[in-house]
Amino acid sequence: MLDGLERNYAYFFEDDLLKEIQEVGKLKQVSEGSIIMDIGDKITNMPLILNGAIKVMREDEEGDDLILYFVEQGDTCAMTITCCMGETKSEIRAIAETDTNILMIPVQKMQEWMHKYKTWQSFILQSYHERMKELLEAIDGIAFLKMDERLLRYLRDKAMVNRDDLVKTTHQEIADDLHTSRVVISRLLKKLEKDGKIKLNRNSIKVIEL
Amino acid sequence: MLDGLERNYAYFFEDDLLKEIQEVGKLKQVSEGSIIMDIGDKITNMPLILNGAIKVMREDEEGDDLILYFVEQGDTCAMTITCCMGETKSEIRAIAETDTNILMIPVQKMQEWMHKYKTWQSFILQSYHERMKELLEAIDGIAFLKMDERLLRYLRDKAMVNRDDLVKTTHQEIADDLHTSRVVISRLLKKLEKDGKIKLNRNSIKVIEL
DNA sequence: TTTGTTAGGTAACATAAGTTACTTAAGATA
DNA sequence: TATCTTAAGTAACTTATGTTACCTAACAAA
Repeated sequence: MLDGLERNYAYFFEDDLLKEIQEVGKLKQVSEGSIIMDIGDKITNMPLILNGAIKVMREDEEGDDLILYFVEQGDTCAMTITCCMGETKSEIRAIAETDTNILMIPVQKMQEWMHKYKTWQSFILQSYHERMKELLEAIDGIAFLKMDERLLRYLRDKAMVNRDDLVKTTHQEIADDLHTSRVVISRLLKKLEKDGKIKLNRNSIKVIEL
Repeated sequence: MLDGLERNYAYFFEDDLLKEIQEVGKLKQVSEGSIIMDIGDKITNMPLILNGAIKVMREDEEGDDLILYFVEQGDTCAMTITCCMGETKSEIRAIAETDTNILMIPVQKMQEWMHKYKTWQSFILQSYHERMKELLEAIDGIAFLKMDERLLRYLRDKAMVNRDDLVKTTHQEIADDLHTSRVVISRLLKKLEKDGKIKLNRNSIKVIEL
């Protein structure tokens, strides 16, 4: 059996379903930074993340981005679930945060299994709920926090999904993810460093007190 | 048959299901402004809106609110769907925007019907997707728009769900919904009036060019 | 070593939004 | 009618964030 499938999903799905997943699922290996799914893309497959992490983004009218949340192994992208409901266009952009292995499940199967396997149905509904909660948290962050707090939270999340307290990125990339400007980020990072929350280097940031 | 059930759901559900809904659903009549469900409340029923409209809110740490979206007749609250997944606490506050009739469906039935009726399953998944899209739109508004644009959008939405271009409210109430202060709202409303988008009165606002 | 490129620091200024404080106007009530 | 309460207008000021412009440091390539 596929390693990531065993490790992340075996406790959840029954054997028959796991076997089917393995039969129809196509392994997709994506490397860090590549776009897995873009806004407006037609959704034909549902991704199960075997290992790695994915960054989910929303876009404004000018084409500038805003990060919504990270998804990790064991998760799926709830946005794809509705492809069987008539809606087939993606509302979000998914970018590989790390090198990532994904199992692609054709949407027809997904629908078939909804009726056939109770555990699959639970998984789908639960995924939906998880994503919903992540969206609510994203809203909390954007609406209720100031930029310095959002920045620190972002760095901690990023350290978490990368399993590395040394976050490899540039100020510009952070600014793009948080939908602000590089100058603002540099300013706030300096302040966070002064407060002892982080340590700045060129091309990387060490997150203290994770 | 219940009037609102016939009008809003008959085209969607088969007769057997409609009959069951009518048998187990308990009619709840709520008046404008009353809290239908609060943050942290245990969810035991799933609401089908027969007529009227509901305002869905999120709360920050200080207890201040932020509107997420309005839901209208024919809709349900997707947040309640996951009650059968182990999560039973509400993440949001639902307030009656108008006098509203709701049909309350016990969560056990909800779950039973997921397996029994395909149309119910579709309805649930579709509702989830709709709510998800509304959350994304809420994020777009909060993250990408300036307060004056959010304000105008809010007034138009409110006029829409109330089916009345004369929005009956105070500046303070608007400020509370948009998570800002009364002074800011008064200032921006004056500007919108100068631009001919609205007409201000005491306790009401007329929305031009809906 | 020289030069070019990218990342990052920082000052100075602009703007949106939040805050404080006070005023006036419209209704409600005594 | 008098006065009380609530809604709304507005000025003056603060703060967070965004913008422009320019500088320096690190590293890469010639």
